[in-house]
Amino acid sequence: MTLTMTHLSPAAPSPGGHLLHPIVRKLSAFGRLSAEERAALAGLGTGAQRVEGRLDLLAEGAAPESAVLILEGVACRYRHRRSGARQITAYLVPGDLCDPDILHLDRLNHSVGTLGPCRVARVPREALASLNQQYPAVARALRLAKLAEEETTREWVMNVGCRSAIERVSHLLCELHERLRAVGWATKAGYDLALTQQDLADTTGLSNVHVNRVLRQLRLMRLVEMGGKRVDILNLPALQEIAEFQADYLRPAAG
Amino acid sequence: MTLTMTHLSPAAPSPGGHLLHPIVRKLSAFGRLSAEERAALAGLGTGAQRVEGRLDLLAEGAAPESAVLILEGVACRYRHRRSGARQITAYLVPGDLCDPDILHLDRLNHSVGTLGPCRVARVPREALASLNQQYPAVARALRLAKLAEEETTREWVMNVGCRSAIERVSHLLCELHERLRAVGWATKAGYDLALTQQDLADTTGLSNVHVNRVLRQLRLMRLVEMGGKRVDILNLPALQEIAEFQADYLRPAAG
DNA sequence: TATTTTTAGTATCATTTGTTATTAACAAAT
DNA sequence: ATTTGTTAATAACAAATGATACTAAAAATA
Repeated sequence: MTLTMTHLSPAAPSPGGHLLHPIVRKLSAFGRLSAEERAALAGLGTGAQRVEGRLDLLAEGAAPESAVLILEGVACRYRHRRSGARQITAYLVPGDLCDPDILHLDRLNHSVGTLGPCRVARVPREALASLNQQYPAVARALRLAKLAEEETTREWVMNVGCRSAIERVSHLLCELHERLRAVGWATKAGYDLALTQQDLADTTGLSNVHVNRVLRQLRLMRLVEMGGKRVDILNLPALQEIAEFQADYLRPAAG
Repeated sequence: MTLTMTHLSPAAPSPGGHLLHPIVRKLSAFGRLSAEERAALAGLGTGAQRVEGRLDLLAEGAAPESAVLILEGVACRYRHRRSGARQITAYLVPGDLCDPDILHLDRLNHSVGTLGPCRVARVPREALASLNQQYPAVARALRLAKLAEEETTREWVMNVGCRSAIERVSHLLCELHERLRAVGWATKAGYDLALTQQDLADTTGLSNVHVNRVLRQLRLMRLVEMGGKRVDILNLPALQEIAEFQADYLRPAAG
């Protein structure tokens, strides 16, 4: 238990970061929320449970019964090819709600699983519906969050479609840094994350061996060090420069 | 003018296909619509205009003023890297509405442009809003269409992330075939589409030269022939087999 | 602590894919 | 009809990445 806690706690999150529910923190970035709205959102986190790493939260083929709210830790969407190859299509960080919309479906065609240990809450369809009805500001923020998610998927198409290996890996590490920082789970210096090189490979469309080569290069360039369950960012500007990382897509500006 | 018409008319679309507005046809696949609802949807197409090929409908950086409904022809979303490389992140076929949601934004971070000549209608924010309010069945169908679009983007991440060159190109051609067929713009035998090899390359994350190699191979295998502005599907089952193409993601099953 | 299992690191070699250049075919424009 | 630009086809070569195999290091488990 203590061990698990250690894994989950970032080295030094921004002060007060964990007092605020991550979804409140995330959605506040998309528009001011009243105290009542914040309370209602925070209520989604009641009944949260700890889940160990490498476990499925939603399984391909099943009919989703509830959305999943990530409170701590990182999960991902993924699918397997017949060959067994896995492709990760998204990461879910604290504050992310997965999947409000897919609740309309009979059958998921991808799975969602934890990477490291997580704390997650199941959010029933009805809770979401009433939240959307009662609090237009929350509904609006959720819509913008959704837009950000879509932009992110498109950014991933860019990433695997037209960036080199080192650019892809750098871009991914920048994105995770930015997203975790937004909810208090990363500092300027880096973040705790149980990502294996195989995970990175399955995300970036590279082989595990080549990811290893890229990481060695990033280490030698003194940009990033990934060891154990930790990502240390040594030179963020340079890393972002390599990746051509522009954080706009993570925070769509509302009109 | 006659020439343009020729380019736009498919060889032999399914009978009556063009009498129905493509968006009605498309959304009907997601749920039964009343005559009134169909009429309201068809109304979105009034004021449609012809647009030539290789023209932007929405430009990166601009604030979108209206959504765009594609009635004929094919358009795409794309972005450029600093290097000039272009990545296409989605295709838009007749019946596709682009982008209802992005209307909330100040600033697009991708462009939308036509590939060949198109017929498109601008759909003002208000028209969409009232449609959604008045006709819940339409709103539901639009939601499902949106889900299909999201699944499609994820499928593209799979495509560029973990498929070989020939698999990627095959998958793309299968997807276009399926989507165009759903709205009457492709037959079993193929479809008219002004796609250059460079377009294919920008979509699949390959070089134009390699796309040419792949197309030659597909031609020699007697699976596909792409010439001029035409895609001829010679052996659909074999093509789908190569691509591991499963059309489910294009039509999410509602619960 | 000992012992499996997983993950990381590295080397070697094979393969795929990209780059550049050149020509031919085609389409558009004058 | 000529010219100009675009697209397609191909070759020759270079570079990036993948596959396999093996060892070392960590982590998880007993």
